[in-house]
Amino acid sequence: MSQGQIQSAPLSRAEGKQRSRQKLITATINSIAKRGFADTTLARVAEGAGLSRGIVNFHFRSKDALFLETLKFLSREYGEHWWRAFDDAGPTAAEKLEAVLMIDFKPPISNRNRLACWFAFYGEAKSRPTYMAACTETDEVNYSAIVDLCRTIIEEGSYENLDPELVTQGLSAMSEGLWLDLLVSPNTNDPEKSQETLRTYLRSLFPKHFPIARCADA
Amino acid sequence: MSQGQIQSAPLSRAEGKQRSRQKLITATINSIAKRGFADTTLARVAEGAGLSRGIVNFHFRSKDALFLETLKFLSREYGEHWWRAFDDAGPTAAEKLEAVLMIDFKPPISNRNRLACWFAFYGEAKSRPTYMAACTETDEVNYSAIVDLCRTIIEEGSYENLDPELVTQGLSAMSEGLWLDLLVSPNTNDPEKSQETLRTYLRSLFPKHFPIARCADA
Amino acid sequence: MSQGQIQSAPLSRAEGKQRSRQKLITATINSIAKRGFADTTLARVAEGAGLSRGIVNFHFRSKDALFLETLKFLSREYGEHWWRAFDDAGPTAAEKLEAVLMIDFKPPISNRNRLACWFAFYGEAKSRPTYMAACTETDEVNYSAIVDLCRTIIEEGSYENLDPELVTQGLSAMSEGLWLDLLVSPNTNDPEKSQETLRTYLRSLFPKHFPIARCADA
Amino acid sequence: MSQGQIQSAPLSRAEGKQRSRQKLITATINSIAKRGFADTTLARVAEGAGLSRGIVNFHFRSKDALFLETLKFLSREYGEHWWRAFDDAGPTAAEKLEAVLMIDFKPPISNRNRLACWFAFYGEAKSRPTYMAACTETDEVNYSAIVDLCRTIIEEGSYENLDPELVTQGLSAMSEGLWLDLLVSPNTNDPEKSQETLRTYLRSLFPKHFPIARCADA
DNA sequence: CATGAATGAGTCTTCATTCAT
DNA sequence: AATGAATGAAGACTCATTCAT
Repeated sequence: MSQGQIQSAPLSRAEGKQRSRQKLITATINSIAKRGFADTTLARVAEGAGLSRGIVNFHFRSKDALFLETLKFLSREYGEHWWRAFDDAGPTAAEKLEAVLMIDFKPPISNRNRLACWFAFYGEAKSRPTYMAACTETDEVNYSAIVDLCRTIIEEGSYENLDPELVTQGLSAMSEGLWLDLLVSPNTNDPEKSQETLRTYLRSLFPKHFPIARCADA
Repeated sequence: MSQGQIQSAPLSRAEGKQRSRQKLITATINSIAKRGFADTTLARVAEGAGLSRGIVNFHFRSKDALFLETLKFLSREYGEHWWRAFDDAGPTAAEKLEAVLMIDFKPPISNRNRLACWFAFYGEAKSRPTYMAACTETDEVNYSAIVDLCRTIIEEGSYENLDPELVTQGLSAMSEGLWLDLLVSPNTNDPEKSQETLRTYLRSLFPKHFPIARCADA
Repeated sequence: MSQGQIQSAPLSRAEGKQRSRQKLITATINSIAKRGFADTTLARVAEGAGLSRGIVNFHFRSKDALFLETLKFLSREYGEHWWRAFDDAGPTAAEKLEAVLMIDFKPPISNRNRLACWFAFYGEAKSRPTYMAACTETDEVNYSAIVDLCRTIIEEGSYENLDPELVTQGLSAMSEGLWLDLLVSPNTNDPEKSQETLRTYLRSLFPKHFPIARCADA
Repeated sequence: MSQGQIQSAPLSRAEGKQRSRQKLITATINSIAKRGFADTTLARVAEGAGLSRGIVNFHFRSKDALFLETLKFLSREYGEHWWRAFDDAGPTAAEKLEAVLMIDFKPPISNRNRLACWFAFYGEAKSRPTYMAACTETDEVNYSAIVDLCRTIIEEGSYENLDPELVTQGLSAMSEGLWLDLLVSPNTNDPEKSQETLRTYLRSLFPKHFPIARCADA
């Protein structure tokens, strides 16, 4: 890119290899989104990546390994955006909570191909526990971070009878359900609406922290 | 049905056929849950149903048709339970709302094989719109029934700044997300907890209708 | 064939299946002989049998299973011919010994395609012990039968310093080596010559039982 | 060998190349023995030789060429040992005959990996005449040398009715058959026994030259 | 000389579907 | 109405070979 003048792409061997790998993962995401899990063949992935047929088994051991690496990529990418949102948000728990909840509906996370991918993997969850195990850890870390935020907010606001854990599960579940709505009914849903739905819940839960005026200008 | 009088065994042809069809659909659900969408083959479905190999193409036009019928069966079954819960619940909107939300976590709806099936179909949602279209209608009817219930409750309680539609989406999304939790993390989740998480939201939204004391005896 | 007038091939299902299996085994033998082990593909076997491509995995679990069944067939066939020769020969040990040694060089055993097959399997002997194990039993039975015959002959003739076991190994080894000559150098060898070579050894070993006059009319 | 004076490492280019070639041939022998002909891939050969993947096509034109060179190496090696035994043996025909027959069961010729290799090639004999042609010449020279030895011995001993050619074929065939026994049934056979079996034949054929006492001290 | 990423033809295997029984 | 042998297309995977570095 900023390679300057002389050569446009010397690329060491290792770099070239890494780049091919990533191309294949991206092509996999797109293919799963477009054709579904079952109809995603290695030939189509390779074609999508502009590479030759036999290449997948060169970079990844098997089709399954490619899928696993794809899921891990998605998981890692999600984790990075999540924590960046967490870190970049204002200092209060309420600000951080809102920030991390909202990124689910901002690019590139809310990219519809990615959503389709997530649910394709969820669809295999019961039959291939390996898949889910791959991203459980990330999930658990994020989850307990939300529990902590909720606990802080509940204490700050002296909200009664609110269990941080149940609140967190509710928020997470709602996010996932809203993703599904976005995927299944894209015509009647959009990220903005999803965020508004989520804020409705936040306002009900924590009226002192998320006052009504707040969302007028959202 | 309109079958002679006494004998239970002989079964009219139509009934025998119907019974085989249903066996195949049940076997399909179990296979999808156990092996996933991609690894569900007609041979295995037939074996699971205790029938012969070529039978599926006899009762259903194709594999795709079998899947579609399976999804329709699931959808119809869900709709029936939903409306029975609606009808059987007490007369108030709040009672009906709670009743229909809770059935998602009661048998046979919350059966894990069925959950796995739903998400297997969701996983194909983007690539095979036909599948989703098959159950959209039922969903929409239920959805607007919930909107109506919420509107009534909001009016009864004079809850301010609550949009019935957003509230409904939030509740529906949370339900679906809780299903996913049940599917993906069965060890740390159970239907009881899911219901409690849902009630936490109801109490926050409609404190007058779902007072805290209320759930003590749930 | 001699089906007569009415129908030429009713063939029950089971018969048809069995016939297809055998066609595939025969085609396998011919292909191994013609193209060697490595270049024998299922597609070519199927083509040779006049059947469709996917059929092998229907009748046999895998390519390997087909090969194993082919070897078993060869082994069984050999055993049957061997014992028939044994039983049909005159009553003396010498007559039986000569008879069983000679069948190695009579049709159908000495058929060159079959020889090629045997050595193709021997070629895989070290790397795939499974193959050889499949026909070890038959071999051992025949082998000890020869040892018995030799022991009888040695006692009858009071031949000194002859160990029946070593004699048997020598005879068996020579037979196998002669097969190899037939396979590798068909231009300078033929079954007749192989038999004569074998008789030369018999005459040297057991001159009283295999006198020189004896083979003049062979 | 004729290398400069002091430094042993640097190795001229030609020598380095030659060394790599030989490493590859050795690795090929080991791989054929271990995995069989069909499963011997260039990648595995290269790995066995501790060299890089593309190297084989650099040193040899093709896989087939590598196999051919391997067979030629085996053939040349065998010929060298054979003639050394011939030359080193005592001056009589009987001594030379025994010597050359016995080397088949002495290292490195009787090395089991090498045996496996020979039979792997024999297994391809019918389908790839090229392979066998590669070592026919050596064989023929040895063969006729044995015929000469036998003729001399027969004349010396005035053995009646013994055709030197048939005797030679019998001895050669037995040797090859004993190799096969060593390969296929290593548990019940060993080189010592093979040699004894061979000597049993020699004693029967040429009792004056190979008296019974002779082998007592073998 | 040597490396190893990339290619693409070829192989085994699976499976939906058909059809004679 | 049911069976299961047979078909043939399609897919995952392997591997000899090439070539830029």
